[in-house]
Amino acid sequence: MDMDMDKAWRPQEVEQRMYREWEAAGLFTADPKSRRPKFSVVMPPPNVTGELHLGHATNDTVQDIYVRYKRLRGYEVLWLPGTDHAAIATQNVLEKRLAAEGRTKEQLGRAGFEKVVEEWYAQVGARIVDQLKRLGYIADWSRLRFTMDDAYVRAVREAFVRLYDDGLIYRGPRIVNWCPRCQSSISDLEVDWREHMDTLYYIRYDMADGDGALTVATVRPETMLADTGVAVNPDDERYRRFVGRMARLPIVGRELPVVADAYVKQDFGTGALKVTPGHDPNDYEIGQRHGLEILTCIDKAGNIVSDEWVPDELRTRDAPTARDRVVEMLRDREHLVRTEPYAHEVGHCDRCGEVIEPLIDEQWWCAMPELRDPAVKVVEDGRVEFVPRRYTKVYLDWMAGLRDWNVSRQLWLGHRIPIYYCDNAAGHDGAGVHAWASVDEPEACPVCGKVKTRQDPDVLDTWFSSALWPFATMGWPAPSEDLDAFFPTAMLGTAREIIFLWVARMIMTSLRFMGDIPFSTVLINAVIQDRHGQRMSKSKGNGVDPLEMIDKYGADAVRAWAAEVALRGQDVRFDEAKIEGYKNFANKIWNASRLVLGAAEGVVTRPAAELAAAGALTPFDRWILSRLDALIDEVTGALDGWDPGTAIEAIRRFAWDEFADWYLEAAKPAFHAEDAADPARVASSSVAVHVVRSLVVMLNPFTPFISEAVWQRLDAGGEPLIARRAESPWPVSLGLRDEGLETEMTVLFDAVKAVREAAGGLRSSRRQDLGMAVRRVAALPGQELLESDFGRAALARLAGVQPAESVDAAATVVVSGLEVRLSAPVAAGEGGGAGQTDRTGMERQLEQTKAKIVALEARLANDDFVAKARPEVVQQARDDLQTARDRLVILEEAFTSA
RNA sequence: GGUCGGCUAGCUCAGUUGGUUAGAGCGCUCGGUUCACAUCCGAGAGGUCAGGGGUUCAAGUCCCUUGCCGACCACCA
Repeated sequence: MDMDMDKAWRPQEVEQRMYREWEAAGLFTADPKSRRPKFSVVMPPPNVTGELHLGHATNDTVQDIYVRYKRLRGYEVLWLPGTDHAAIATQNVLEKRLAAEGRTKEQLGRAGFEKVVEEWYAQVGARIVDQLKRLGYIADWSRLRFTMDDAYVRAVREAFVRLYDDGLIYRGPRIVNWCPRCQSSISDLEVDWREHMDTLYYIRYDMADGDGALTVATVRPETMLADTGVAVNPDDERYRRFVGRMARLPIVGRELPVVADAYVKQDFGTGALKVTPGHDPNDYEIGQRHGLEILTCIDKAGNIVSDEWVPDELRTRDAPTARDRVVEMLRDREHLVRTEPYAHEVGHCDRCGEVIEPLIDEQWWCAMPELRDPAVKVVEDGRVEFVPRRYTKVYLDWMAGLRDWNVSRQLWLGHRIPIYYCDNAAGHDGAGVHAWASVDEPEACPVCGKVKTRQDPDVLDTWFSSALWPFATMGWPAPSEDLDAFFPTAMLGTAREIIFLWVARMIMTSLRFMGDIPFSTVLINAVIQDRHGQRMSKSKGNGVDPLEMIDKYGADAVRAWAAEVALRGQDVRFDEAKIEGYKNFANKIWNASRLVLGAAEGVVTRPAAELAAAGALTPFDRWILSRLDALIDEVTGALDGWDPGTAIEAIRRFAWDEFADWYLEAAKPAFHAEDAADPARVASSSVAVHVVRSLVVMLNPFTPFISEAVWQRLDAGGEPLIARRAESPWPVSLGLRDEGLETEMTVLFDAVKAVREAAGGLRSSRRQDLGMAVRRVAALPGQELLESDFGRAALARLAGVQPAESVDAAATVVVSGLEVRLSAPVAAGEGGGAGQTDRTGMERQLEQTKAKIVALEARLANDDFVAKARPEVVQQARDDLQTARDRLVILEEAFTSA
């Protein structure tokens, strides 16, 4: 064994070297030909817009934990990594960078911009991969994918063409969310709603026949230029006489029909609504219902354009705004009735923050019902499960209200839409134009044979390509070994804000193209917030770089923290102290291992089960093996139940509180036996090695570096734990669980603590002079061990006092029906003696015991309790009362005699 | 507006089907130079479980309600 172990575990010096060794040994590469059961995960591709933050780290760590766990349990594992081109987001980032240099993408031109993009992808993509490696992830880098890889681009085209040919993708004019800055449409999901304080304007529309007038309320008076109707509620008595007549639009003079539509709320504003189908989604729908004309008065730059009224090209948002001009004109003509302040939500582009202009535009749409229905069913049927469970409802509710998906974007960056037109006519899919979808670059028009063709200028929504991630990364649409072996995947770890943008769409496309679910479990990670409860984000500048934490505490510590918090189901405030705690824990493991390895040096260890069967073990040995069995069950159960937080906490508690603090302390005399063949040394070091071995295997998914470092020293073969493929190294319960023994040991430990406390006022050198005698005063369960010679000796040693047959009590403690007496110190004096500290301790014991008796007596005096509670609960209360009374008797006796 | 989540020790959080005296880590106080570890060891203080009401022999846990905080969804101009 390698005894060259520093006193402290220094992750910074070791982790990167270890990782490079694993990678060089090709340990992460999945084998589709393997006969082992398969476990596969696709890594959510991070956007290539910047570095990763702690949110990614927690999410990906959970995946690595499961990938490692399954691998240790004998599965052939594929964890497929990759990155996403993130069309609109990346284009925004790059445009901002260019702007900072005083340049624009237009100056560079398409080709020049593309070069900038490629450099960016190469540079940032590499940095992201480096971060992932620093975290110790055993992703299969040989299969690294990027959504702009040639093969992936082809898969995206294939998917589009199939949907188009099946009639699910169509082009048409509809009202869209237009971002005037990005110069692109965006989907409903990419609209970020923010509260604005605006003004609500009340405007009088006179009736065309001169008989009366309607007053409408609006926050966007400038859109009145494109009004094509006025709507009122059909049940509204006030306006009944106006319905079917014509109103006259102020300023412009156009006549507008007054229609009755249930959408209109009678109690909002005046109960009359100006209808602008060209610039408001709701008005658009009202217009559709009543056959209203659609007019446009705002162009794609956000400027007012109107046939009737053309102010000098004015952006609607800049001062003096078109809105102000319109209001001014209304006021001049005495059509402005009044104004009032008004708070409401306004849509912004979630990438650049610009206010969204709803307007009518030709776009590509993906019809949802046919894709949605099967995707609803697999979740309802439980074939796809969300963890935490409550997200099932979130998913289903959203799916129920799905509208067609706008999949086209007017960007420079992204997957070009694989639609081609022959040159017979201009325009899109209109009359006389041949349009078709094609995976390959077409040589000629399939209809008329014209050779000259051109491709649609639009690109696809980023999420259209991400939607194919689970299978397009494995080679789809071509058949592949990977698809056969690793699809569908087992689980998806992701963030809750992309359940709709991404998760739902993967389920839909997967069912459509693969005929199967993409994954069976969706793990929704907690959102990582800063100390003040603000979500970490790049724009807020409150993000924490995982590398900074790794540099300070090591990747193991960051990972263990992530495991603890990621799947709690609750958002977490970042608490650096927790990471530091796990760094200390890694050090604890390191040092416990040093002790155990030192003890086992030169010892021919034997299997723990064999020693147990041979009766060669002390109660301490049997106790820790019993606890280990319990731990294995707990950790395995927690991991299988998607609760890594419970698993890592259980390991930590066992390793620190039970194994290190009690077992190793108790085993030290055996460890220190000179003779390597000493039976006690052989037994205890065999048990300790067994425990350490089990621990580091269970720790491997969480803290792989410290785990492998210790494993190397346990296993001279030098093969990394994760490379163990012949048999599963995951520990199994030895069947040595003995809860009776655990109870007895608890009594012993309580006694040790009590004696330590009673002798607490003494310096340790004095404590060694104290004599200690144990006397039985009542028979209670669990005290047998403590009464035995072994128990007395163990108690004396762990408490640091001398065993004796009997002593004159200077201090007495009571534990489970046993009275433990401590003699007066040889020279009681300065600093107080045992008697002094004992009194306060005993007073506290007395108080607590009396309180407990009172409470239990009251409980048992309640007839309802005795009659209605479950019998075992009542019996328990009776037992407890008896115990407390026995204890009180002893305590009072000791107290008066002390 | 709708839906969902949260409110437990100074801080960050656990708390399974209701059942002894509600836990952990960090922080705090006191005490520790023994050969695994001061990144440590031992002991301790600290909570009317957001407020109110109800169900029950018994409520942090179940129900109602109020108040904050947060997330998501949403077509009220």
